[in-house]
Amino acid sequence: MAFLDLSEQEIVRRKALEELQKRGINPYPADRYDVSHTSAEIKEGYTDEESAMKDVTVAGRLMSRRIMGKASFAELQDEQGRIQLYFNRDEICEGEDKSLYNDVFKKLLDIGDIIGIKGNVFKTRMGEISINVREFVVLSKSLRPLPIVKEKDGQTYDAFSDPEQRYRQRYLDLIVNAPVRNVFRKRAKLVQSIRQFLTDKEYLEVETPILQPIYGGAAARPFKTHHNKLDQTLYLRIANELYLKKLIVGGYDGVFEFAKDFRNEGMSRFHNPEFTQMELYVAYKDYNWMMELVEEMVERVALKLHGSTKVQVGEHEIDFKRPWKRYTMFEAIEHFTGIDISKMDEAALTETAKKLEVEIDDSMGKGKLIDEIFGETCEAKLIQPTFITDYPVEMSPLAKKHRTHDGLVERFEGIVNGKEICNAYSELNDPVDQRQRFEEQLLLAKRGDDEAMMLDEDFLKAIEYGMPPTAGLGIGIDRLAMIMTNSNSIQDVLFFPQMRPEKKVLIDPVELYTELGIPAEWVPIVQKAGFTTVNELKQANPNKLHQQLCGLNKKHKIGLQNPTQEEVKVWVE
RNA sequence: GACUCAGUAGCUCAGCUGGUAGAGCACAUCCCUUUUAAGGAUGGGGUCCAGGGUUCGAAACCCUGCUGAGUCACCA
Repeated sequence: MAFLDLSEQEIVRRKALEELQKRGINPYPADRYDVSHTSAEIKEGYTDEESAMKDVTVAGRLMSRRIMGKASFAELQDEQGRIQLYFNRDEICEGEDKSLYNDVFKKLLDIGDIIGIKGNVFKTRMGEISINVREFVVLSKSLRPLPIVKEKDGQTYDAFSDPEQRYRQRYLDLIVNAPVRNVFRKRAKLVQSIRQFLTDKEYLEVETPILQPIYGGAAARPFKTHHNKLDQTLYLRIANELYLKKLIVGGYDGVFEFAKDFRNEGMSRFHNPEFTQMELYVAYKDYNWMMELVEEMVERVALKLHGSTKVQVGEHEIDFKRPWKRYTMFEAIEHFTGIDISKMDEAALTETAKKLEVEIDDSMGKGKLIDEIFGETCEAKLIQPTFITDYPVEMSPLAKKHRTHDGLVERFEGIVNGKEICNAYSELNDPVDQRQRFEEQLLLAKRGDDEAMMLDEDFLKAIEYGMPPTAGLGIGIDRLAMIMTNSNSIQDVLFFPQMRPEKKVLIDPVELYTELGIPAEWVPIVQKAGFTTVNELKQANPNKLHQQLCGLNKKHKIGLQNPTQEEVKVWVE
């Protein structure tokens, strides 16, 4: 009866589960199950010598079966990969009773079940290293059928490819799509190698607040929440920059944090509402120094992940070998458009933007115009790793003014494959200038810029005590992971990317139906007929409903006594 | 937010000009003791995303909505 909303295959599996229990086999045993080898260790370690691997224990998920009467092959998948199993009826069942093979293995196990096996390793006639199973145990019965993906000669057939299901049910993606498991291993390795690189330099890994009373450190709209006890508005951080600088004020020479940041903005294949940045601040350094650090660090990541500085990304081969190309923003624009805008005033910039067909509006100041021209004409063309330096001051309220050029700041971005992967400054440590910059942001906010930065009095107080000259960096871990794993979308490097909730069908509780006089055993059938709420039921045509119910009763062989038309009529009214 | 494309069995997909649902894998029953996208025989399985409309008749055509993807916009 509860089976009504299950597919045929799910019903079969639930019946198998019951049958296992009837035979005294616990489908979800509590005991530990220690393995002696992983699939990979067996494949690597096996030699043809007789003595080798007589007795191995392996656990994993059953991924395929080829049953040939009294013998069968199956594939077991553990974290490392797959290993072929050989089940021989008479070896598994030594006596007269063959039910362990004929019933338990052949009928009650399914693809997707997690089992443990003991046996000895051998090589088949076809030359595949396999395990001859002597004993097997059920470790976890699977009640839903897995997508079936087949492969031959590197060709994949019937790949589980629907992006929506892959992201919503990432575990399925990980089970059946082996390359996906590798993407996330690479991501972990990427983080690990950056952490190692920075820790070797004796910088301190720190944690700073995610819930912040004032959001700052970037230009973005925040998520807003509320602390009940304090009765206070809090924001999920959009960056952790200001907190890390307070730690530099506090006397640490180098601090970094792998930070989940949150931005309440549109989603795209480059943007997820929550994403990871690594921010690093080092005292007594400047942005030139930081460029060299980034080069070295990212080059090392490429070497760690690929054993080469060259990484294939889409149609491009990207080479992270140091040193990277460097352009000032003006040079880059001149390089790609042939126009030198470095001496232009606002009017000339506006005209140039129009000539280059860059979309602009009247609210844009000089800095924004330059930024727009750069974004439209250069960014996408920068495929090989490139540093763009010296940004307009208006766009960078936390960066130190350029040591020689008026109107610019000491800032750089690293651009790879047409996208920014990092952003860094010689950090502004002049508290008077910083206050002024915040005040300019306030003016922007008043004009309606909802991403202008808030004035953070607490942060100003800190740097008024004196912050050493400091180089700061934010590097987008997700974007770097995309490049390093040749992924086209940020969703492919996040285990659980943000998705709209699936629409839930409203289902009324059984009591609401029984109150109408409907026997409890009929409620699932009424719901199966499409009337999942009593309100919907009240709209129903009683004669039609009666027919539907009798039909379902017969079709699913439920074996209830059909209600009369009169009875159904009463239910609906 | 705008536009384009898509949603059919557990999975991957067909389904023509509107005539009432198909394949492969998976599943079930049977055969098969070294197979490997195992094979052979037989069979079951569907809210054709949802709701409206047009029509004698809609999976298909039209409208609205939902979900996803892509492009653009916004945004680092």
